[in-house]
Amino acid sequence: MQEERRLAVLRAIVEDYVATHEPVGSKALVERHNLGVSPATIRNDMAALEEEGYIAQPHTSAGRVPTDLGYRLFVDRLSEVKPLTAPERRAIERFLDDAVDLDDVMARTVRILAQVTQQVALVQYPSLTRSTIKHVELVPMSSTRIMLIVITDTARVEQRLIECSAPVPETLVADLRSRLGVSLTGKGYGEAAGALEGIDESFAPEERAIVRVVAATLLETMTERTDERIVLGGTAHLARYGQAFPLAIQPVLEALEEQVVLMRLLGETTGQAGVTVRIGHENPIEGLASTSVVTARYERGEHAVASLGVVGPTHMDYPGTMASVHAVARYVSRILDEQ
Amino acid sequence: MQEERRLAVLRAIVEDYVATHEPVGSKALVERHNLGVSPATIRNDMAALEEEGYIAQPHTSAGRVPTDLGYRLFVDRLSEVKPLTAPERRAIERFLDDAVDLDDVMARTVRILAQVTQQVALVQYPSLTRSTIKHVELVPMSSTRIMLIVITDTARVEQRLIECSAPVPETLVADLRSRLGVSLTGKGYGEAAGALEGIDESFAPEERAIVRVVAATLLETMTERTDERIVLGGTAHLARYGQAFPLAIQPVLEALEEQVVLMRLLGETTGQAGVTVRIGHENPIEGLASTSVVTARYERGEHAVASLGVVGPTHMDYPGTMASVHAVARYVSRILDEQ
DNA sequence: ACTTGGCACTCGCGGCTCGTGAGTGCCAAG
DNA sequence: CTTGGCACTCACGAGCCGCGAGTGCCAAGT
Repeated sequence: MQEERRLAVLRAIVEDYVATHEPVGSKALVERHNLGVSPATIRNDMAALEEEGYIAQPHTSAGRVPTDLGYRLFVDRLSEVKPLTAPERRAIERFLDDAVDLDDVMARTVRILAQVTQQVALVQYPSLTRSTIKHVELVPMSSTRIMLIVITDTARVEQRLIECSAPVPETLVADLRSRLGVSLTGKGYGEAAGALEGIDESFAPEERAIVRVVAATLLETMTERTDERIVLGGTAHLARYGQAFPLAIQPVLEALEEQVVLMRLLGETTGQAGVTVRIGHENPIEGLASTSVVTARYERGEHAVASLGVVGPTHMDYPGTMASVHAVARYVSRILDEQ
Repeated sequence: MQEERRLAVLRAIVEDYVATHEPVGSKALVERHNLGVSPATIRNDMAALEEEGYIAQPHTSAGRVPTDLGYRLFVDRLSEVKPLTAPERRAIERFLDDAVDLDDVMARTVRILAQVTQQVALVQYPSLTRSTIKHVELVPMSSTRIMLIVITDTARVEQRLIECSAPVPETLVADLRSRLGVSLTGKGYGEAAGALEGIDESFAPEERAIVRVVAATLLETMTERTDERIVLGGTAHLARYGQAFPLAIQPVLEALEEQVVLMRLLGETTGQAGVTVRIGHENPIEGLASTSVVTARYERGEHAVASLGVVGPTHMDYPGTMASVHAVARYVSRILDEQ
């Protein structure tokens, strides 16, 4: 009984604090929520909750504020799903449906996500390593430069300029282009490595160096830096919490400028279908210790291809944010399926 | 004489204010700069400068602060070029030289520019309308979808997904591809429109609809939204001025999220070779009224292709910033020439 | 015609005190 | 286990004040 009420108290504290951004006291609590007991009782519960580490008081004789642990419990056990309103759903749907290509889908996604959640939004491009190759193209830019272009089933287009030490004959480019097309089209990343294995041996010795460079670039394209494409938006929302709050925006902005950091934020989304929430210190990046990250995977067909999410202050509206992130991820999946 | 000294006083005020970010008084001025006159004299000059609108005092009995007009005069007539240090030049050069493709050049440019100037950096992709077409590629994605890819001499790669109402036969795609290749390769934007004129007439009647869609998409690709590609970086520097300063960062961040706004900022760079500075209210975007924008064009060969620049508080180090922006623009031009 | 020292005046800022009130912890009674 | 009562704590804001940087003006000097 008393255990149950304690959780209700915690929930009430989180809700009130998220709404007002001010420490909440026992009296205000009984007034706003009909808990059916007196402030004194609540005080006892609060003392217990504080003992357990779920809430804390900024200073003696102030109300209580949820700790990271408190938010965690709230998210895990206390929050109820807060479905989006119909107009919100429609707005998301319409906005995303107008996208003309993948870049546009990503740009629009980050925009709508930031707008709906009123927070900083992150959207990761579909991972190349989880896509299959649709087309490979080689275009000579000059006698010693070749542009390599890879198109995937997720409509992603990767380009890479290759610098060769010696002039490359047109015929070799054409030859290589068709060879690559045949052996790579329809292959996933894992298979690509195998398909390229030893491809240089079927060329004349003097051509092999070039072939090898192209093959290496191709593989490289599909791994390192390309998976790092993440779009960012809504940073202005950070400033809304203005000064005052323990959320110093400078370190956050700095962290968000590092692709590597963004990768870690989105990359560690757990495999499970739902929405992942990392609260305050739970997330691995220093400088984001007073922020929470809410992420979800999106898919093409049945394969998870990448993640998206938002970054906000720990005192965010978790149910609402989680619902929004989830919804947007689902719509993006749908858009990708259509293409 | 006195006119000359007045300008010296204005210069001193600007320099001191930029350095300390605090209103500067007559006494401090004579101490730091050897003007050879007494504070009282300086006060007279200051009164005159204030009368003319070059400086202002935040409140009675405070030092003076330069106005936008004051900065303007400083930039136009008083500032001396402050060349970059050798290590700075080397750092820029090395960092940019490592770029592997156009995306990388742009990303690295924005990064180094933000780092060197300690401000928000903007870099515009080479304008398509000022580039020439190197290659056109059509790739069937499904029976009714075609991916259109355009590669320019500036190594820019544009993609566009085309949705057709009816299935498109492979042969038509191949045919169209080669036709487009022949008629567009080497053409600039202005010529492209002419070259595509009436291209549909040489196809079978039932194919013309598709051909027309592709041609239209191609032209569209080279105009509207594609010119809008602008990379942004260093927003964390905004937070450095922290609260306190008249620079409220929220409106600035908001403005910087709008591609259209960024376009206007960079787009109105004057045609002249040097560096353009727009100070405070001079720049057309509300919300950026207390910021200055320093931009420069960069080139490929002899043609200006796009602009880059930085956004910072009006009390920035103009000589240093202008030198950095100029230098980076020149290095980018050089990199593009090499490709 | 400028420059300069003197001088009175202004006024933002930081430090100080102090009252208020929200909020707590504890306790004894229900 | 709950509840009303009660004493206690402390952050916060208002009000006050003295300091000092900085100004404008003026009369004397060059």
